[in-house]
Amino acid sequence: MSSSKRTMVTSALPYANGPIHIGHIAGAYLPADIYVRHLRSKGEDVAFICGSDEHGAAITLRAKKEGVSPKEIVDKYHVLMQKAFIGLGISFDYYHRTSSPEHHQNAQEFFKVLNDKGAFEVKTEEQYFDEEAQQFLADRYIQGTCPNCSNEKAYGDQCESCGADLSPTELINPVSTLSGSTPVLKPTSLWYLPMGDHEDWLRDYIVKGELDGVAHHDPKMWKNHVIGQCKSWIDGGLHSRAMTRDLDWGVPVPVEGADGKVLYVWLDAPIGYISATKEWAKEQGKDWKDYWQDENTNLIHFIGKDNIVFHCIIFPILLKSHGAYNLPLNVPANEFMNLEGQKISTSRNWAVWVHEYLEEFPGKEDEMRYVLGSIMPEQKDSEFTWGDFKDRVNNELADVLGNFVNRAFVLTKKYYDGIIPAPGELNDADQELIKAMAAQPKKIDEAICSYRFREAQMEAMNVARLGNKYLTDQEPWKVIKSDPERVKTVIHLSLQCAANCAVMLDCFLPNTSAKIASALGIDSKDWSSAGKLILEAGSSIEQPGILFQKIEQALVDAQVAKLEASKAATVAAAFSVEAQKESTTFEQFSAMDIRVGTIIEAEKVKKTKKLLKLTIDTGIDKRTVVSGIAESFAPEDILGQQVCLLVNLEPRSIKGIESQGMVLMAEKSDGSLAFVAPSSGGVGNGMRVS
RNA sequence: GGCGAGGUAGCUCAGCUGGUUAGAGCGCAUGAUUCAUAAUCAUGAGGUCGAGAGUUCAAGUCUCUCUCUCGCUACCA
Repeated sequence: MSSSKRTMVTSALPYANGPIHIGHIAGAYLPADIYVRHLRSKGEDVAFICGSDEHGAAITLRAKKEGVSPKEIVDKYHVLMQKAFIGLGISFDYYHRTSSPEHHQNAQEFFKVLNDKGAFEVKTEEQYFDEEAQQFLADRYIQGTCPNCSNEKAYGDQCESCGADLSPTELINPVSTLSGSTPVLKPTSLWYLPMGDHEDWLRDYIVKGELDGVAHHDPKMWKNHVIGQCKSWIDGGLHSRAMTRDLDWGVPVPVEGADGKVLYVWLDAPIGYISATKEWAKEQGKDWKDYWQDENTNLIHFIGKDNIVFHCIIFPILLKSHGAYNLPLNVPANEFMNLEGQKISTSRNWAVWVHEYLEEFPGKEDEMRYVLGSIMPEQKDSEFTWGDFKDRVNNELADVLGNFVNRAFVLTKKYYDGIIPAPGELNDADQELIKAMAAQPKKIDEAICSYRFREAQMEAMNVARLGNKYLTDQEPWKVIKSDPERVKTVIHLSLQCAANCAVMLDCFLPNTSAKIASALGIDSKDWSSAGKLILEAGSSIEQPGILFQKIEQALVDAQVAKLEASKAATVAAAFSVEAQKESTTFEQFSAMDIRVGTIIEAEKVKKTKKLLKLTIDTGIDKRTVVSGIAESFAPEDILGQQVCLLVNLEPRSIKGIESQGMVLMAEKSDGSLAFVAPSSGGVGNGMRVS
């Protein structure tokens, strides 16, 4: 490992089609911010870079749907996201955006170098083109009939009914899901990155931490799930991936004859880190190359677990193919954070949005930082609840830290009129406190440098615990009556302890640390003072006031209610009643024979997620029906359930089982299913439904 | 389906290359205390370490089977 003191830190570029929520913060931004603030306070040279990721098909699709331009969408979210980061004190040196001209130019230059070096394979393929939407179609945007099982809703890459892997050209009667028109085949060129050629060195890089036979990093410093995921990919064989797309929104491919093509967002986005660094360096009068190309600079990517493959495999391939760049020293990816028992979801509006939090909890930025810092999903998925938020703020921040600082300041004011008293001779208890404080910086520093931020924050909070214990043990409010001289030492050291809280908590709670530091007249951003006696006797201090207000239970209830309400509203808004189908005739309807039946056996079809094999007593016979309801019902729960059944549907073989009929189900807005069955008793098997 | 990561006290989580009575914070109980935001300090009660089998003198820690959760699954960012 390098002993350099220069570090390049990036946080995942957030995709500009939605606001930032607390899961994003806990995953990729807060840990990076803590890390960076800590390095800065140690006086190290560090660049902290991020920006909005503004390209890709998802944004163009959304723009089309909302009838606005892609630019309007990304402009809106770029501003919203940037404000959210600033509000929570995420201290990027530069927050850029990939739609900027500087980035376009930089990404094109990068692509050209790779292209000139022969890093890509150019292939011409026939691809489906939607003439109405005037664009080539990704596999998922094509639906058609599966050649295997005749399912009419198979996608271009896979049939979800029979599980067959497909390519779009295999579909019968392909239809564009964008416009509903029939796409036509047109030849197009694609620049592929032949990732398979890179497997050998990548394996050494990931597993042994070696690059070109030389030690690059200690793989033990990488997280288990990161290495596991990468090994899984490499061992499974890396396949070529197209690095260009036929779209009109993105960075144009800078090669002649590539009109109408843009760079794949996952090629374009990580280069955004470099573009942003260039802009920052230009403003600062620095050389950006020092941060990306000097081999003594450490490159660290903070991301969520969904981005592992891109930062550990694809981007390193690009960087190494280019030749001039460093590869990541570590990619400390976090897992996911859940919210009140459910996955955070932008589309279901199940999230705590940072911009809303900042409005509703003004001045409580550190509270959220602390709570998220306590429950960051470092090793496994974690869980945020508002009740826990309240508990941690009230019982830890307010009671332990806030109250300790308040005790020390109030006592100083009461006994010494706000002047720091000079200490007398130190006894054993004093020495112990000093020793204990001196031991903390090393623990915190080691934890942060090993990406164990929860532990680091806990150790920093322990400084306040030391102070509480010291005060309680020394009882200055009693000693003042018998030995006033002794109290000077006790108060002096208590204030020293408060000063140390400010220094050691600075990277976690920057606002709070600044308040304490300013009241004491010190600089909380100087790590070299951590663990030492910082204050000088004789100087006067100000009262910082109450650092943390308690959170009321009513606020917790209100937030939970708000979540439920916004989710319900979103689900309701997302549910649109389908238009009525074309008229049918009575004869056609009469041709369908629908009967009441009872499920008498049910078992899961092996190797499937959705299918249950049901045996149904139809009154006519006992027959087998395969039904895709396993995600909504457990087999044992539906025995004896009455159902309506289309009995004269042509039998069809599903997963090798002949299904003789179809159970009628209603689909709810959340995708779960409900049986359609007689609502009153006395309806027996075999009775007709008409 | 395949692969990867998880399933440890009421809650949120630590437990490195297997080794004395499995840890922390919060919550809970009891006691002490009042300078302080009814705050603090001390002590204590809580765990068949997802289930089962195996290797070993010894397993939360290794192997196998099963089960639950999350992620990835190759032009859906």
